Amino acid sequence: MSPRTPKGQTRERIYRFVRKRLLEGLPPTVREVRDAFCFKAVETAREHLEQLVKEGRLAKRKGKARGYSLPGLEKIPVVLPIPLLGRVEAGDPTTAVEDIEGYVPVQSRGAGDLFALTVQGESMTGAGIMPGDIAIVRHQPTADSGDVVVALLGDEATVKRLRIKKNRIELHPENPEFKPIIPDPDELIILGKVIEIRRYIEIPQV
Amino acid sequence: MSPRTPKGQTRERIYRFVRKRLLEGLPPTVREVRDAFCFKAVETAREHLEQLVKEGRLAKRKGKARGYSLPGLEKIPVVLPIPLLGRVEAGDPTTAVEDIEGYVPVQSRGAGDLFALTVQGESMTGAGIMPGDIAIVRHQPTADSGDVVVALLGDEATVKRLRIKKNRIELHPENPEFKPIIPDPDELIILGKVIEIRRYIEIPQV
DNA sequence: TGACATACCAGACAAATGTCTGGTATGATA
DNA sequence: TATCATACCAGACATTTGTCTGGTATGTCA
Repeated sequence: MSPRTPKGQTRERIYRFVRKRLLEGLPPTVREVRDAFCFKAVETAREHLEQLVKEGRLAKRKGKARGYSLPGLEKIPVVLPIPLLGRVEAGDPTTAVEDIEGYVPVQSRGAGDLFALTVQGESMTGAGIMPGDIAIVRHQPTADSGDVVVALLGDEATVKRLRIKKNRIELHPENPEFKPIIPDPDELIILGKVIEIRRYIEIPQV
Repeated sequence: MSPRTPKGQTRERIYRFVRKRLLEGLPPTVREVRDAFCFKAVETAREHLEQLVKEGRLAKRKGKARGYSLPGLEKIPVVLPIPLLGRVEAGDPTTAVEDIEGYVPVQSRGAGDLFALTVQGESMTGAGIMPGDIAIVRHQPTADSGDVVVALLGDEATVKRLRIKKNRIELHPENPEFKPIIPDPDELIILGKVIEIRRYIEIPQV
């Protein structure tokens, strides 16, 4: 028999082990816990796990393989990685697979294709959208007046506020130094609506 | 036998199902896939899964329960839910468990305690931080001059830019209508550094 | 001291799950 | 038309995994 450890100490380490595995997306089996802690008996691991469930620190699906989970985590919506596009070209932006610069985790709202792009220029600083910010965009061909949209003007993607007037469509910057753009309706392509803005102030690693 | 679906169509849906489950943290079993798609035979589900593995769209651990996974998911950093605090009180903000309004998924940077709070007021609009924005904060007792910090002034938490001068510390708003605050050093508590700003434009998160 | 809880172990059983073998029906293609 | 691949099914079998029963040793506490 292995030397006994102080009271709740091993349990704490087991909790952290399980939690780590769960966040990595691979719930451990009882036997994997046994091995990770060099127990000789499966039951030893299971007792610890059941105790953690009793304490409310873990949840479980009885009888199911890899059935332990984090309680309360189910309240958190699904997080999906969406592509951060480097260059947005004409046509369907989601097809420009070549130019994926990375992935941004976004809470899925069940709503359509999402993509992300880095804001360039200072034309929207009045709306709190600064150069370098990451815009989360839902891909859609139209939008309502007042929405902040990503539009394609010629070869360039730009972030502006959409204003639909009686006989024309306007793209409004929010910065007194810039003037509204009144594009030829035939040339205007709306790529999508900006639904979220992010600014990473301290560079994330990777 | 169920009516046959066009060529790769069901497979595509299965891929998305498995992907969703994996991102939720609970890899599905072969039988769960069978049930989700109303197949009569386990083997039907398994054939699709194995095909997806052959195509390189899924990875698997042979013979293991819930053994399918996303290849290349290692590249995506772990996403941790961090608490969105409604009210920040004196002392350790992370201990104010009562006031958790929700959770925000954030890419783990391995670095310390994170929490989130909703920005109030217009004092930082010049830095692109608008009222209603969500600030992701790393809990730390000090910060460098120039950092945007969350500081506790009396009972209220405020977001400002920190300026460390020769003989005093200043909290600078970034809005010409507000004046810098020069707090009594003994009364100033820095709760942490703002490392990310988010603005949910369309749907408020849960 | 005795009663009790904790930490651990051994081995068996049962349920969940992965894998296999052999089949049918349908569409595409040479 | 014959051939082949695909999509599906039925049932059995093997492995993984959860669960149980009963046990030993050590510490705590009345």
